[in-house]
Amino acid sequence: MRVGELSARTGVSVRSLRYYEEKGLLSPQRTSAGHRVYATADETRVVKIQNLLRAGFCSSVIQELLPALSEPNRNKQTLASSLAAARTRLESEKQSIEAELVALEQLGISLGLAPDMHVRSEDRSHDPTEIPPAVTFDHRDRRLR
DNA sequence: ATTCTCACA
DNA sequence: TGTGAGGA
Repeated sequence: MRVGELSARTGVSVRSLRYYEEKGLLSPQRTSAGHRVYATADETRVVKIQNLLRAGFCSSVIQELLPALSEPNRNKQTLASSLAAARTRLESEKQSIEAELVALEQLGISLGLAPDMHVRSEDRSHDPTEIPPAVTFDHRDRRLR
């Protein structure tokens, strides 16, 4: 099958499928015209890639984990250590985030504001035309921009 | 109609 | 990762 079909069958964008190849996660064959040809096995492979991506693994680690994921019995040890490492990393990030929350609370208190009771901002019921400041959040480095 | 590569107000 | 250009 070609990229369009694989995309339809996995729900992953064509853009992402080509990106996965660029990162060495997929190695489809090519037609004489240069069009990518995927094996039916790539369908399950893409699902695995997505699961790993959602767990926060980078493409290089995923590349190492994919083969082990095929035979989870034989590589149970490798997978276990990888998951443990991922858990440690996430716990570390969690600590950083909590530190930021503390700093944020302190900042608010120093400014004479009551401790933020979290999630809100839907208080613009007064002026529907009022557009909220376009503050974005970068999930990569977790920084407000 | 699909896919390909390249590049980015 | 999206999007559009220019070509096959």
